[in-house]
Amino acid sequence: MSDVARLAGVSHQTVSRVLHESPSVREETRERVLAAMKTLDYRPNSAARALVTGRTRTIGVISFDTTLHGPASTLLGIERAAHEADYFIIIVSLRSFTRESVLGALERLRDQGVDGIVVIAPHETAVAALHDLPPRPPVVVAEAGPDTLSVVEVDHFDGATQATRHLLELGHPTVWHIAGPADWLEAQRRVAGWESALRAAGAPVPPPLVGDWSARSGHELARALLDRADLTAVFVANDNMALGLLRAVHERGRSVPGELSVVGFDDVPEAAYFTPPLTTVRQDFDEVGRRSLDVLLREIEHGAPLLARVTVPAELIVRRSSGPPPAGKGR
Amino acid sequence: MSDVARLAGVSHQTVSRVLHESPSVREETRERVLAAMKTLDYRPNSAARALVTGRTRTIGVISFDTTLHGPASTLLGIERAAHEADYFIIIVSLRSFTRESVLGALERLRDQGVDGIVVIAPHETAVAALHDLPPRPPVVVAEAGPDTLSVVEVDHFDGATQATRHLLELGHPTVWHIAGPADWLEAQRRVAGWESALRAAGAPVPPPLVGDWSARSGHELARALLDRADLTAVFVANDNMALGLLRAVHERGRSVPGELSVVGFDDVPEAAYFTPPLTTVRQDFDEVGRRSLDVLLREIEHGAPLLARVTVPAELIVRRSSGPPPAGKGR
DNA sequence: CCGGGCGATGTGAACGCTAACATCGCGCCC
DNA sequence: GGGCGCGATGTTAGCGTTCACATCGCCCGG
Repeated sequence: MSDVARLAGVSHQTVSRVLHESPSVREETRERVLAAMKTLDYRPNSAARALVTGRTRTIGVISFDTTLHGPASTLLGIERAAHEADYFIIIVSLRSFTRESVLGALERLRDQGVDGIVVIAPHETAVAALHDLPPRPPVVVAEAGPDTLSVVEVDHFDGATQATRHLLELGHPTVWHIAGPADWLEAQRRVAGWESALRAAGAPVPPPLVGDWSARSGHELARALLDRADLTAVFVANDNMALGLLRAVHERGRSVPGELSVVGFDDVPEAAYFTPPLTTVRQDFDEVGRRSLDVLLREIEHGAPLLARVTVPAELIVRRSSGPPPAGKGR
Repeated sequence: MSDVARLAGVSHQTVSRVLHESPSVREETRERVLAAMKTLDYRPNSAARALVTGRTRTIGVISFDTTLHGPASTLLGIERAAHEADYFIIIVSLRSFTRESVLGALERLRDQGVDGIVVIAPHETAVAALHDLPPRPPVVVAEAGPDTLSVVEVDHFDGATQATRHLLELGHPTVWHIAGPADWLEAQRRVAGWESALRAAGAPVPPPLVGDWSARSGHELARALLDRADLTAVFVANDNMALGLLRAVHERGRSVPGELSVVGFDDVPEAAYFTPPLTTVRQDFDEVGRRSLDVLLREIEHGAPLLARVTVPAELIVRRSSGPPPAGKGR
């Protein structure tokens, strides 16, 4: 910077002013400085700036498996929004949901000096670890969190309700459910939404089966489920497990939706090409990411927790895996 | 830091020494300093450290769509390895593969002061933009790059050859190919491997169809392809397009592998649950990520480009979508 | 004609750390 | 017993910014 100043015949402060587009620099000097910067290929040193301002223009994102469609899409939404706001994203991925793991990630990010943190870890233990955090830096939670922090989440309850109601309206006497892991908050919400829709319709509530989100687990659970004679409709807590279920149904030589209706959750890009194309509930992960960053940026500016609660709607996408129950099995 | 020094009754330099585990600090003083740090909840300021050392312990990763299985897995591999080496990952995602976009990302990261960069952008234009970069910071390219930089990639050619040979050995007279976009390097390599296997076997080389990696495009291209009477085997350049193809085949009421054999590429976690379970070529993305970081770290330490070429093997995973051709159609 | 005010610029310090060198005892060897 | 070397610690400077304040013309109004 001092080199630039010397070359332009001004003080370092004036160079700084030009950098910040301060209005109180004469046009002529401004151009002289700009020219000097160019010929010297000057680049401001972000570390020096961070040192004095206390801001790094950096946001930390803590996420579990970024290979999963949901977190990956949310992350992308955050990144895009951050880019636009001229922030960088530092990503830390969790290997497990233990309290230590989550707190450790938070600590690391904090030590690195991020201006704010988004946590994508919709898990009981992880969320529990988020109570009583120090006020700085601000933390926003995407996809379910504690009520001590700002939370941006999809309306899982409503999504599950829509899915269940859709099946009920097609005439199914009831709807079975393959749920996500019990300690995942979104899995819990979906169970609750499903159950509520069932009760509202006066339909019996069968015991939910519990999977681990993988196609494999959907496949395995389906095998037990398919033995039941009264089974006509299943709401599966995500598309991957639904795929496993579809596979199992096919192996039994049963038809979807002729003999069994299936509805998933997520609307992964491939869902439309499953056999048959999957009726599912779309989550706008991208929007979750964008809104999360939005809230976080506002908290950074505001200097204090906003305790915002943003809910992103879920949307039922009807495709070909759901239809009326087989003759004689409706209600 | 000076607060800690004062409390411990030493100079700030001694505090720094304790921080760096310098051997020349008496055990007793070391403990005194450690205690002071603890009571003051002292945290070293990374910006200040970066300012004086010129190192940020930060690695930039430039990637295209981090929502895709490949890049996402590679990214995860990089992140894990970085974590282990005590580095942070800053991620920048590209919206397009234009030269400006790639160069802009590089520039941004450089200005931010990252110690090194990994580029995941196996695309002609993107790779072309990577020629003639400034030597600092070091850049490593994952999944195909120019020969002026270190490259870590899966052996696409060999993977495609294995897939094609597998089908040929089952007795198919030839193998059709649904390729990825022509300007993606990995798509090119797979075409080359497929063609080479065909020629080596003396089989005719049908014109490859070109998709865009999506299930949708696989579905569309399949419709044209399925009109051909002589079609018995298709090698599809990725699992998503293969899913679309499978869907199209099903819609025509044809059977896989009875009437048509299909082999994909990637081995996404769901491939085993497609209908039928997909024979495909597994890419170890995680390994690509790890090795990329490995090379990059070595370059950072070494201070100069290593021009390493790391090839990660591809592995054919035989499942149920491939079998012998229908009677009378073999060779 | 002079003081006030304002626009344009400069000066010095501070941010929190590390690197290089300086200092100070103390034991050891000849 | 005096110098040497070494282990333990302190001192000083500097990394590249920004911030707060100082300075300096110059125009304007009374």
